[in-house]
Amino acid sequence: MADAPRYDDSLTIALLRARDAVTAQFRDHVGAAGLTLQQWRVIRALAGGTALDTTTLARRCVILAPSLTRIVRHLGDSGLVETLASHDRRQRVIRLTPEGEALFTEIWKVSERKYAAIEDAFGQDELRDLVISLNRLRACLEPDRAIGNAGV
Amino acid sequence: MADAPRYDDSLTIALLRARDAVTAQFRDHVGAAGLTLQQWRVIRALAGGTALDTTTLARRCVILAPSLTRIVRHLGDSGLVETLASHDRRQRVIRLTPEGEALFTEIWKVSERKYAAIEDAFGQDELRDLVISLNRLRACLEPDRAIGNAGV
DNA sequence: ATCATTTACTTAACATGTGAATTAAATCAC
DNA sequence: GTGATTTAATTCACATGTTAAGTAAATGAT
Repeated sequence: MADAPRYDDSLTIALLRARDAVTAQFRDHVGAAGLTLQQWRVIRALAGGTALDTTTLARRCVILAPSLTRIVRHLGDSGLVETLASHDRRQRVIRLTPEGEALFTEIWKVSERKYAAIEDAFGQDELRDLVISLNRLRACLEPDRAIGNAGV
Repeated sequence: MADAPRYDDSLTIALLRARDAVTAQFRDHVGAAGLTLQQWRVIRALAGGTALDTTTLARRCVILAPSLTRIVRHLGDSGLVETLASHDRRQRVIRLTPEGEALFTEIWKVSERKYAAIEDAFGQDELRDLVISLNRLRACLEPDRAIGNAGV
């Protein structure tokens, strides 16, 4: 059906579909552990004793501040994260509790295998090139933000 | 900065960031017209008199059925879409009203320019390759769904 | 030191994402 | 043809996305 009017934003649609396909690989086992994928991104960013303020955490996880406020509240209620004092008293510094670290380790084992499976299916080199290409796309469209500044 | 613990789902993050960067290019002018980007995807899929049932529309727009129900209700309340009868009385067939077509045309003019700007900034060939790569990624991860079946 | 400005975060309001349950209609088995 | 099953769409409940407004604390100018 090449006659259908091509989506001019096929880039948008391709990004959406690719993201759906990738996240689908992780949703089952993360969900089985009682977490959403967003909550998992936060846990993951804090793994290994990393303590981050809300703004940095939001940027690394690609989650907007209002969403992160709710997510951190949920994770705090579940005993997976805790808040530390900061000398800048406007900031909240978040880190994992021992329970959070334990849950991370458990989920991480499976995620590693899933990611390896993606590499196998798609090709390790091709995957690396794809990520580079995606980051370059972002750099082209956000000339203000330096590439390295997110540290991710 | 190879010392930071690499995000093993850097693919996920890269997809998220790239998508954010791309959608940011369109959000302003679509929002100025009173539409969300999801509503715009629906309008766009129906442009040119195309009438689609909900299931097909959901698949083309990459929107889940419950969300599409609400979106179509909103667009219907705004007089931008209308529902047609189908011989299969379970289905709802949706199409644009003249107002919807007019709004599409107006927004589309700007979107075309924005998309051309992305092509200029990133490179037309590279963009084509990126979309191909994204679609291949999806195909690798969703071996059940044939590539062509969505027609998009 | 005082006040305007900026920054970090939260809250509010509404739209969408997501999975499970529900309803209505078509299809299948017999 | 009747009942079980499948399919299309909706509703429900909760989580997140998104923008705008609000709050508290740090910063800057004087």
